[in-house]
Formats: sequence, C-alpha cells, structure tokens
Amino acid sequence: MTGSPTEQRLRAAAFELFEQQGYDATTVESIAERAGVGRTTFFRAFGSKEDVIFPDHTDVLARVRQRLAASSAAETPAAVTEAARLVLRRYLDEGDLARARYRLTRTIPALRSREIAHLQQYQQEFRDHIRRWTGEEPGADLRAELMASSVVVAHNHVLRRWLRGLTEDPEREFDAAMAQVLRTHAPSAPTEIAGDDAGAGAGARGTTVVVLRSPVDADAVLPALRRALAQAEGSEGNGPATGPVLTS
Amino acid sequence: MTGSPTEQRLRAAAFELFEQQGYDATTVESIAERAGVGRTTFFRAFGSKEDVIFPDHTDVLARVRQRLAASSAAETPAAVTEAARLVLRRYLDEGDLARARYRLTRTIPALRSREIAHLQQYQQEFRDHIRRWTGEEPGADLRAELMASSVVVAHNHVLRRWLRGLTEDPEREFDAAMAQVLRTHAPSAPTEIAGDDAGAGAGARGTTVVVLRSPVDADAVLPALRRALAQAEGSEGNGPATGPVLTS
DNA sequence: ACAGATATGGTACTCAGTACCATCGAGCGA
DNA sequence: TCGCTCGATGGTACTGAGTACCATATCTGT
Repeated sequence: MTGSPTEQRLRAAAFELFEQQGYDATTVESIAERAGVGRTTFFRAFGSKEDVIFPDHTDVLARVRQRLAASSAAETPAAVTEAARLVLRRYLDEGDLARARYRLTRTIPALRSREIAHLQQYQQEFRDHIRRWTGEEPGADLRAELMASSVVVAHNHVLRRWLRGLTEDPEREFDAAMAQVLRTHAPSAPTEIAGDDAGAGAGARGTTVVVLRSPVDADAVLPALRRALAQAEGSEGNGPATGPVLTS
Repeated sequence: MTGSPTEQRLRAAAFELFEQQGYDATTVESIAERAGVGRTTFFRAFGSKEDVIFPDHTDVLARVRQRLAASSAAETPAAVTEAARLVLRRYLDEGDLARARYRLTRTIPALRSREIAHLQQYQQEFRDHIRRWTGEEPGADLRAELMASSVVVAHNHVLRRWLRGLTEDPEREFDAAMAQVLRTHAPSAPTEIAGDDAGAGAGARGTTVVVLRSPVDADAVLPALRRALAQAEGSEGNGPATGPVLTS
C-alpha cells in the first residue's frame, strides 16, 4: 500500500467502480474524475488501466530478488521458501483488498492474464536463483525450472485457498505445501527429515518396501495404503510419495 | 495451419511486417492492406492483433481436451504425456513459423503475456484431468496442480531448447523430461503394471510389492498399513496376509 | 432468374495510451 | 519581495485497437 495520497484515491476509486459497473464498463476518465484528478495524472501514476489493481507488484518482486540475492547457494531451499513466504504475507496483509482483486482477476481475462504474467516473473527469479544450486549435470536446467514452478504453484495453491476463505491458517498450509515441494525437489529436506533418517544417505527419505501376499490387486489397496501413510505423517500434513508398484 | 486462403494471407502478411518493422510499429490496417483485404476482415478472422500469431491455439487446446477425455483415470500418466506430446508435435510441425513466433513472444511483452495465458489453459486442462486420479487424501488438490505444472514446464523446457536450436531430437528429450516428471509425480510407471497383471486373473493369489517413500520409518506406519489392508480385504472376506516389511 | 446465406468492405464510434505544452505552487537564493 | 527552478498536474490533440452497423458482392439451391 505505497503511493501518494493521489494514487491511493485513484486506486480506491478504481476498485469501487470496477465492482459497481464492471471493468470494461469503467473508463479511466471516470476513475480519474471520481478521484478528483485529471486523466493524465492517472496514466502518470499507473502505466495502464490494468496496473491500477496491481499496486506494488514491482516492489514485491524487487524484495524477492533482494531476499534471494542475500543468500548463499547452499541455503537455496530456505531462501526460496522465505522469498515465497514474503509474497504470501504481502497478500495476507492486504486482506479485503486482495480478495477484491481476486474477484476481478477471476472474472476479467485481461486482468487474469496480467496476473499470470506477474507470477511468471516470480517464477523466473526463483528459477535463476535455483539454477546456481542444481549443479552441472545434464538436466540441471530442467530441475531448476521444475522446482521454481512447483514453488510458485504451492504458493498459489495456498493463497487461492485463503482468498476463497477455505483456510484459517494459510501460513501453516504454506509450510506444509513447501515441505512437500522441497521433499521432491531438494536433495534433502531442510530440517525435519534430517534428524529422522540421519544414516540413510543421499536419498534422505525413507523407502519402505511392503510385500503383500493377498488376493487383492495393488490398485485396490493403494488408496487405502496412501491414506494410512498420510495419517501416519499427519503432523506434517503432506501426502506420501508412493513409488513404483510391482506385482508378480 | 488451418484457415481460409484469406486467413493464411493475413497471417503471412502479419509475420512479415512484424519482423520487418516490429510489432508496435505495424498497424492492423497495414496488415490487411498487404493481404489485400479490408481491416474489418482481419478482425473477423482473428479477434485481435495478438491472436494472429497464435493461429490454432483453440484447436490444439480442444485436441488436448479430447485426448484427455478419451482416457480412463488409470491411464492418466500416459494420457497426460501423450496430450503434451501432441502440443509439442504441433510446434515441431510448424518449423520456422514456430521460430518466428518465438522471436516475437520473446521480445514483445503483450505477446509473451498472451502465450503464458495459453500455457495456463493447458495447465488447467491437465490439472482437472489429473485431479480425478490423485485420490481423496488431503493434499490431492495440490499434488494435481504440481504435476500439471511440472508437465507443462517439462514440455516448455524441451520446446524452448528446440526453438533455440539446442537440440536435434526434441522428442527424445521430451521423453526423458516427462519420465523425470512422472518419476516424481506418478505413483507407478504407467503401462507396465496393467500389462503384467493382465494374465494373473482376478482371484489369483499374487504377491504384491509396494514401494512407498515417506519420511517416516516403516515401524511407525506398519500398524496403519496393516489396518488399511485388513479393511481393503475385509470386504472380500479374506484374512490379511502381509509379508515381511523391509526398509532401506 | 430469384431468394437467402455467407463473406467482405466501409464508416463511424469509443476508449486506451502517448506526446506535448501550459499552468500552478512550493521552495530557494539574491 | 522578486524571480527562478522544479515537480506535479491539467488540457489538448493524436494514433490505433476493437466494436457496431449497414451496404454490397458472391455463391448456393430451386
């Protein structure tokens, strides 16, 4: 929520009119008029009609970049997690404003498109930073891209749940979601798992081989097994990653 | 490359002018003029100036949807792979046209944004389809989103390498990338199991080896697994016969 | 040849975004 | 106090995308 008083009045006017009359039916001139300024001032403050509902995206992006740059390569998983949390917190702090924006971005294609473009920018920052961490083997580029997109998706998943009022504790869900992402993309999970399987070595996550002699086939029991595992892991709130199933 | 002769001429004219003068410096009127038609015809053929360089995105999206819809839930990994391959092939078939588009989308923000929006549409199709496959445990939504985004990222990674001339065999790289994605997101390899089990017969007393990866160790989850198995078999009236459980 | 459907062309309009210039007020030095 | 600059603002005029509407042509089957 940065900006001069004029900018704040323009933003408020824009959100009000967009909600009342719809985005397309609202002209920049009417926004400026309601804010008591000229049309020119609007375009000087925000480059376009779309930008007025994404007030400080540039700031947040800069903060993310800065947070990432301030970390060493070895801390990458933690740095990425904290950078993503930074973005999440910014939305949470906005409260109803974020919800109003969500209502608009869900409805108006142009705004949705713009928001997706913003997410892509975050993703690229993450990718570039992660890339220095994924080493030099072939496939390192792809691994960095996969991890970056997963981080953004996890963030967005939780954010959207909060925007829809489906969660009371978004930060907890964020932690769980990020833990799940890191479990599959980081060679070893940062803190929790390290203690448990200390001796296991590179794989870091325990591999459990269950040999079943039973008349039911694998597909039938897998869901039940997964559910059981999920409960056993429950405190971490993450689904288990189930490996290959072989039958003989 | 669908469309009437008029549309083809318009596309060709648009690409030529965009390359020569740049996107912003080219007016729709000049495109229409070069194609020998009126400005109105341009907007009838393509809804906007941006759309002219994404000729048949709607078609491809429809094909993807159709390919996914034609598959059962059990085939999800294979169906998603093939649907993504369909998109890749479409680009490869375009050849230089795809490269010309890439040159534009890399440069002009509006076009880049539009392309990202298209990718998002693919991703949503994948997500919705995968969602039916990820079961009902908590976290299934997120898992579907993660897998969908990973598929799109893997596809795009290979596509971009091809567009930049960094690979001679994009399909091979695509297979490798998709294999990597499925390894982390699909519980089991797609096709093998179905084939293996085919002859075993429904009632056969097979031995099933289930490999589970989870951060908790086997002893902790074993009781839960036994209970889950007992319930699964319970409905069929057979006692559970769980063999040895090994951890590594 | 006639009637209707379809593709096209033209005209006029709205509105976002840009460029340019004029104005106003605050601060500041002489 | 006068005059100056500087930053923010307002106004005007322009380009160009996109839309609405109507007129015309071409093609179809009868």
